[in-house]
Amino acid sequence: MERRRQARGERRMAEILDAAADAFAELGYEKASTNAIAARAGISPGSLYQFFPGKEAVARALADRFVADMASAHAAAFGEADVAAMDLGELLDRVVDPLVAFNLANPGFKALFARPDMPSALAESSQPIQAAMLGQVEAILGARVPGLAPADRARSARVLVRIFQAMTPLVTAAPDEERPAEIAELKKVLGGYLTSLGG
Amino acid sequence: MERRRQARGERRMAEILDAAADAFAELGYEKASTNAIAARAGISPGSLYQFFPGKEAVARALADRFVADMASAHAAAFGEADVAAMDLGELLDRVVDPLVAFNLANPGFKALFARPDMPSALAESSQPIQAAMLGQVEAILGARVPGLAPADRARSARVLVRIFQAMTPLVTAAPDEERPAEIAELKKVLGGYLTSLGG
DNA sequence: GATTTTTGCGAGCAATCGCTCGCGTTTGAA
DNA sequence: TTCAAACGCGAGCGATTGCTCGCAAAAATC
Repeated sequence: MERRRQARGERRMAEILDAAADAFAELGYEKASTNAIAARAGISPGSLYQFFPGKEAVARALADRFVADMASAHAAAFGEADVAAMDLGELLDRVVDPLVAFNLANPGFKALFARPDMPSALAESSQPIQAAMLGQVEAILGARVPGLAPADRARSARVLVRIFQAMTPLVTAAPDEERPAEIAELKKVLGGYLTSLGG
Repeated sequence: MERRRQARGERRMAEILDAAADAFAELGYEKASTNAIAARAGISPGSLYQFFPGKEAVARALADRFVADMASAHAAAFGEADVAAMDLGELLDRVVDPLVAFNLANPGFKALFARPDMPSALAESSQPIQAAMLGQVEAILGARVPGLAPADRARSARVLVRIFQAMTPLVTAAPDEERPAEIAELKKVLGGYLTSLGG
């Protein structure tokens, strides 16, 4: 059911996603109404539905855009580094710092990501993000703890992503002068767990 | 503005809290409407408002009841044990196992507790729970890592509670046969962090 | 220039939300 | 036995939700 888009329309879609990120960041997912998103984008509710069939589709498209942005940030941070041989502290820096920066630069991100108890609609919308994060973490885990059985590796990846999800609000909500300390704690938690896995 | 209650009324209030716990567990905090809570309690919406001025008050009362139940469970699990001298593994067992059991026995609990991004209304409602947990963890932390500055101790307590919040859904949602493995991971995370603190 | 498709609007729909209010019944103290 | 207070009901309030629909302007296609 693809539909022919004009350049103007593509621009509108990007504006809608920007507005949605704003609204999610400020109001949270549930309270960010489609009318509110449309108002922030400077368009009418009807126009929003020309581009997205509903709020969930907006969220999913926003999640896809976040994943794309994150993937390039991740690629830039790692380049061709050897994950297996890297010092644990350096590994954590390379993974955590860009992700924290990404969260600070995209306040709407955590509304789609940092929620242990997602409503089913939101869970489906944010699934691309979850899948992307889990994949990257599993790859790192496979390189650093080769002895780990696949089921255990999957479980440990879930744990690591969960920890990051949970602590992200703590980091982003902290005042600037305390943020480094919060980031240090996050790295302690992740590092402590990785160490106990043997990585 | 206290109001004289009959025994019948007190019973109703307990029934309403039971129904609210049910509704929170099944629908989540936001989608658990006062009408839905009243229906589950077998009463009319109007009757609910005879006992609670609103949804937030119901949540707060439920939180208070959870805190009371938890406190007695905690007391039973610790008795007069020496927290400072205890083996780390035993400490984790004594803290984690009863809390996990409590979460399994009270499915509504996590709706008021396991949410990193609480709406302000909910944050206020669940504040008693947060405060109680933080207090207990800070006490343990003070006994085991006496060298920790007060600000660092407070921060570490927040981190530990956060980790527990985040991983609780992973543990409770797991099928019975995988739950022990998830609990083990939770203990690894907490233990790894405590170790890196020097405790 | 004619036609089709895309873009745009905004009043307003049905459903749901938290909550109120009028009125009847039950209860317990006097 | 009396009577004020507590309990209970449920229709329905005003507001908000996600979303629709008829219709007009703009752009792409012919």
